[in-house]
Amino acid sequence: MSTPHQSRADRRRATEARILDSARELFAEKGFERTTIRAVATAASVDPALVMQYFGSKRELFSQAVQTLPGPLTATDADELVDQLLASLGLKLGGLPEGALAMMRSMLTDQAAADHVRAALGRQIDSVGAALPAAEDAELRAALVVTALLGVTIGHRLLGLATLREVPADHIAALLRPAIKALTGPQG
Amino acid sequence: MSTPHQSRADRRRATEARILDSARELFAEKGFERTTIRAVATAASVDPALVMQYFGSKRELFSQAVQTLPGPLTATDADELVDQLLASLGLKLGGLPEGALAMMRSMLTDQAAADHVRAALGRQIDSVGAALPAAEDAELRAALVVTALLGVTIGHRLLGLATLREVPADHIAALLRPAIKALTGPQG
DNA sequence: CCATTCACTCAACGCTTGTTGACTCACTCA
DNA sequence: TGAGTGAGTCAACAAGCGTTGAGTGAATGG
Repeated sequence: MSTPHQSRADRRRATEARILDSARELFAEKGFERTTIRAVATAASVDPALVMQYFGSKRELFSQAVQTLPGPLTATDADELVDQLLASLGLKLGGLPEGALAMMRSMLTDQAAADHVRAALGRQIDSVGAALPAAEDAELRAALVVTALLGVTIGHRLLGLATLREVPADHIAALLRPAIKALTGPQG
Repeated sequence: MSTPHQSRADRRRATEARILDSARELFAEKGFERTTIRAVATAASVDPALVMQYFGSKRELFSQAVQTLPGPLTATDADELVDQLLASLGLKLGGLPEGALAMMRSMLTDQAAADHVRAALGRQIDSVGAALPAAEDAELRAALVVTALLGVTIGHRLLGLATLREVPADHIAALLRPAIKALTGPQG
């Protein structure tokens, strides 16, 4: 009753997308290990074997369903930097995509996810450090800024702390801004 | 050749402690789900069935091996507060006990661990919020401080970011202090 | 219209897991 | 010394997992 005439290729693409959506949602909610292919298949109204046929393995399904964390930044001055940072960790403007949450959810218990997140954070630390005034501790300060924001995002989106969930993201960003500036160095 | 004469009760206590140590270590390294009773038993040079006999279930073993995160704080002024916070999340003076790391490792993928961490963080947020000057956003500011430090600890101890691992904890604490003060409010 | 392709299902495999009950044997103690 | 307790082992179960190969039936294309 919904789609009156669909070609075979269209149906194929649609089911594949349905599987990916279900996978992303379950991976974000339960993490890699606790998400079963059978559960993904059920959520997508499909046989488990089809998931294997399309994606080859659970690992490959994870890779395709999940997105990496935001990459390096392009800001050059401190104010712009803070904005980009807050946005990239989902503390402004709508939050992180579900695929990034799925990756983060698994980062403490899955080797591959940990490597991925470590690399992404490393790139972000490097670009923040490069944008900082040439202090001695530029890279360390950058790492503290990035991990501190990571912690706020975890508390907010993955742990669902009540205190943070009730507050609009812009308000959180506004409170964080002076703290980040204090972290990036006395000079500004 | 090591312990020449040990009573039955002594041996029993020793094996139980050996099992708990192995469990704590493995839970901290791999998390609840990926740690198997068989692996704990092997690491403790013991049969898996003995672990069950002593602790009843994997969940109960986890509860007994793991320690909760540090509880509420007792500081009344801002300077003391910052010190206690940094210490309680392992950023000063030797770091968190392994049992707390085990709990944190599982907090994103295990319901019970998540509940435990949420509760501990909530208590900590409350006590920080109470110690803050009576600003409107006291509780929110407290939550941001606590989760930011949580993030630094995760990056440092659970993800093992190189930039943070190479630096002494006191140095990290020194850099974080002004940022925390900026977060807790303009008035200090 | 018929042979072919291909999305999709079914049933089963091999493995690992938590968990259990029966067993062995060294130590305790009367 | 000899009965009994209790620490520790062994072998197995049932359930759940990722994964596989054979099968089905409708859309396709000549």
